[in-house]
Amino acid sequence: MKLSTSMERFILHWGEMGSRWGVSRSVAQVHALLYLTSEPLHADEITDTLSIARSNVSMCLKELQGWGLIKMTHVMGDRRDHFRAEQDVWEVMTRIVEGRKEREFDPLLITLQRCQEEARADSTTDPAVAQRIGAMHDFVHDMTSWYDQVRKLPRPVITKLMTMGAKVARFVS
Amino acid sequence: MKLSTSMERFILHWGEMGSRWGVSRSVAQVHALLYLTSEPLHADEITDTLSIARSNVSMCLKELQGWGLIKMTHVMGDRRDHFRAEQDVWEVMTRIVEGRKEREFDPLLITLQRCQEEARADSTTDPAVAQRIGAMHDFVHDMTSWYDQVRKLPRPVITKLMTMGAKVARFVS
DNA sequence: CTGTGATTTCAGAAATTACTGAAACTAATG
DNA sequence: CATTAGTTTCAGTAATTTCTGAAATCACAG
Repeated sequence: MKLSTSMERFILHWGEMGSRWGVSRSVAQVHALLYLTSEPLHADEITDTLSIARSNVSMCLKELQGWGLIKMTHVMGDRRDHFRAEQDVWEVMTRIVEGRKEREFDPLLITLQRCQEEARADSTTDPAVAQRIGAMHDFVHDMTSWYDQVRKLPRPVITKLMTMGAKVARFVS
Repeated sequence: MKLSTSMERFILHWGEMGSRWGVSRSVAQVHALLYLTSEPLHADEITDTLSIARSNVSMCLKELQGWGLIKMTHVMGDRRDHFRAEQDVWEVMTRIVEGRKEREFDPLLITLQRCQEEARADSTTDPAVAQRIGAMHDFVHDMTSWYDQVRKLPRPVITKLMTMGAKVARFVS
């Protein structure tokens, strides 16, 4: 497939973002390409378009499926697997955030919990240190439980809250 | 300085987090150490405690100052620079989020804007592609402007909104 | 069961990123 | 102004991560 300038720019920047967001450049590029393309693509088409190794494309597709960002489909009369990305931006972001939460914050919280218990039990640890570990734990805990509540709200409600922006403050007396 | 088990665990995990969050392991470790320690430390103490090169400690301290996470202080009768981390968890997180926003989202938004204009102007780009680039742009734009508004609210208001959790939904009819 | 096309695995290569240590620099002190 | 304690720079090295390509595996049609 031939990419237009803007598609190319989008894919390249998304690739850069990816490497800052815990997926490799090529995973993010494959995702960007599939996001921009509405028709399902098969692996060889991706290989040609992005000029990366066929095997790498396989790995990327697998990882993206793990993130729930793409799904496999089949085209009538074609034996090859085809892939199609979630097209809804909100859904895309939700899954990315959800994935990062599971991969980063859940383990962080477990470690912090453990540090906290350990610090309190251990008499050689300065209570002030235990207190600071506790403060960090509580913060992360509060953040994740806030997130867990809010993400379950119906999407229109969240959208509305967002468009209200700072105006939500008026409800806090 | 001798680290207790829980301090060590905290510092090591924070280091791992760092490498996923766009700073090197050692930057994050230095930050964790200073966060846990209330007294200002000088570079040699950090070098010994974390067993990393003196020069690397210098670089880490510089970067952390760039993030606004630590500041230099001086101890009476000691010529050496000492460093003290922000102890308030909320402040720590605010600065990290703020830094990442500037480093990642602001440039992303600029690229998306450019892609969008380019895609619309260019007749070879499928309008559906332009539409998807636009959708991504709008999403990121809405997100950042929501963030810009909310972060300016007084902290107690934000705290209150967070403890309300999903209950904010009741204000949306 | 066999042959063909598609996919996955994995060891090594390449690229990227982080770290070290020696040398250069800076500034306070006597 | 020479000495000394402290800091920074930077070129080279080490570690890590990512990518490639050949080989193995899989799965379906005939």
